[in-house]
Amino acid sequence: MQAKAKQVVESSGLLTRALDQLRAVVQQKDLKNSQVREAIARAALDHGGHFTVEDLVRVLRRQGLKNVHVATVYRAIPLLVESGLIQAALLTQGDTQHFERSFEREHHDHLICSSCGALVEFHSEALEAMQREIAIRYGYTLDSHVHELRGLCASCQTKP
Amino acid sequence: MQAKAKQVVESSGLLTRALDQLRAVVQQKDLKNSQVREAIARAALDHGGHFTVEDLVRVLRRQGLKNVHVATVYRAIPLLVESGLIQAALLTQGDTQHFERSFEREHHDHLICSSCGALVEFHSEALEAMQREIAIRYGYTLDSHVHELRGLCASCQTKP
DNA sequence: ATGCCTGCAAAAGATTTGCATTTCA
DNA sequence: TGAAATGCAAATCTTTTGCAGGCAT
Repeated sequence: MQAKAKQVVESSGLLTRALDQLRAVVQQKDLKNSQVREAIARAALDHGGHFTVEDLVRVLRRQGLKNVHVATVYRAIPLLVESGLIQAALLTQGDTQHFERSFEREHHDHLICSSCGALVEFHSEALEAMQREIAIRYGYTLDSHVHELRGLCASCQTKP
Repeated sequence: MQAKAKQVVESSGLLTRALDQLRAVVQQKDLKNSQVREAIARAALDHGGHFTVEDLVRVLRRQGLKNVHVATVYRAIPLLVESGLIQAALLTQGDTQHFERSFEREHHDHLICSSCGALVEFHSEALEAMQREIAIRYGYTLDSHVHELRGLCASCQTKP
């Protein structure tokens, strides 16, 4: 039992660092720590892949936080983004905003199958360099970008 | 008067071709032509730059079509997209979907100033090639992409 | 104690849908 | 005439906001 507990703690170093980061931002902005917000952060960081606000609410409910409300999650999200824990993702995925962990994770863009939704995360330094070059050509400095490729994955190409 | 009318007709060859295209798609899908839908198409094609559904409704109202309803425009849009007259644009611009003419217009992506909204439309064949290459690397065929760069334009870099 | 945070309900904004009526082939 | 298109209202869906009470510093 004790060994297991220790193992969990050790394997969640990322989570610890992320929460530290969040607390630092909270302090720096003269806000207050809160159990609920940290639970939201944990749920977001634990979640592999992409998630919506509703997804997080579901997870939190399942964890016993029966009264967590979407409004609270919506209010927490900007701070989690600002703290570098998560970022927006998948902008062509319908109305609902999706997010993904960004903390201790290298930048990537998405390649999505329009038929089955299969998702590839890719990173190309050459491509990023080209983006910067284009920005410079027009006198811009680059903050961020949205880059999403859509097409058919290998297996969907064989089917209709 | 007669000269002016003639000039208008001649300068709107694009519009004529676009409506022909629309009618072809309408026919092919066993739909029916309609005054209102063509007025919507005209308004969309006339509109330089990016527009929303509400924008089109405003234009049409100003043209005397007082009863044109947003629902009608929303229903027309997918067909205009399918017909290649317009396409979605500016995905990071808040909640409201924006569109732009795509008919007889070469593909381009956007570079936007996050401070003042200044917009550059750029096209880079090298960049497009790189996208295709990435898709191939993962066994995908590419249908479309979203590519939007955000940063500060030259004049906003000097101000705070 | 003071002020942020939360839950809840209600509001807001964009888009969609149901239905009766009109328009088109 | 019959199917598609339209106008209008109501419904949906996501996200935001106002408020009263709860929690942290």
